[in-house]
Amino acid sequence: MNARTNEEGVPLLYTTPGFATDAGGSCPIREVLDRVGDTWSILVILNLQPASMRFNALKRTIEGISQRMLTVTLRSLERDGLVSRTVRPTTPPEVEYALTELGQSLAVPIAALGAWAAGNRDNLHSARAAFDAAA
Amino acid sequence: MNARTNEEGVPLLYTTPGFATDAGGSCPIREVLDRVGDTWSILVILNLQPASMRFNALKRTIEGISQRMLTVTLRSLERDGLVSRTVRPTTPPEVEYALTELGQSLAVPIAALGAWAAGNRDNLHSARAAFDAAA
DNA sequence: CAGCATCCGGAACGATACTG
DNA sequence: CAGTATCGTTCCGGATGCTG
Repeated sequence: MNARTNEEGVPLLYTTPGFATDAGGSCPIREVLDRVGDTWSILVILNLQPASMRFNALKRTIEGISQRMLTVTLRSLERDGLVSRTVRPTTPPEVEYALTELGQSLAVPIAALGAWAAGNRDNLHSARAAFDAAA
Repeated sequence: MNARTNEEGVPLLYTTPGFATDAGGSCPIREVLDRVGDTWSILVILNLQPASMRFNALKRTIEGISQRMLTVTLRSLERDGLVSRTVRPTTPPEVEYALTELGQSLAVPIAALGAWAAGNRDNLHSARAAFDAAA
């Protein structure tokens, strides 16, 4: 079971027993997923893809997100260079969030995933129904 | 992840009017992420993409995963029709896991995400270092 | 408007022990 | 080999209240 390569020589090796930490030497997939694989990051990225947005606009768009989680998610994305944060010192303050170039590049595969999701959710539903019926 | 599922595991639907949604108003992205966005699902899918695998082979490949989580993750993927489970009643028993066609189709965008991860983790690291240095 | 601080309930997850 | 069962902990994430 060692077919652990793909076309780009992407190392599919998972060499981190210290799963909880992202200290050096861990699986890149795992690393990125730990950062971006949470509930809200992908939705934020997708919503920022067409245009930059301010905090509350974002909050209104992503229904179900709490203020706290939006803040936390945006900080995390900003920290990783995926989102930029621009403050205009007006009163009241205006804070604009936008995807960086890195964020835009990530939005491409994310959007592909989104397209799959939109196109296959019926399949997921019926598969689940069948499985639950069998069980 | 974790997200508002009732006891039947049916995800409550959120609408994200910000980007492409269908008539139903539910967010397909959110739905798929709730199923596949957990820590291990994507790694399992990626590892099953080149070839089917048996339980312990999978466990050895995905370092850091506990037996429990591998079981739970595989059940979840099987339930959603992404992974098939084949038991050969030998002694000791052999259980082979493989991606279904649906799983293979999902593996495509997932692999794209993985490629991005592998190609950009240095960017993430340096961005994070810069952010932390500034803070 | 755009946050941050605090509390805290529950889900997620790891460790361990046991089974067919 | 391929699980199941149980326990204990961690920590995600919502709710609430306060700031500039």
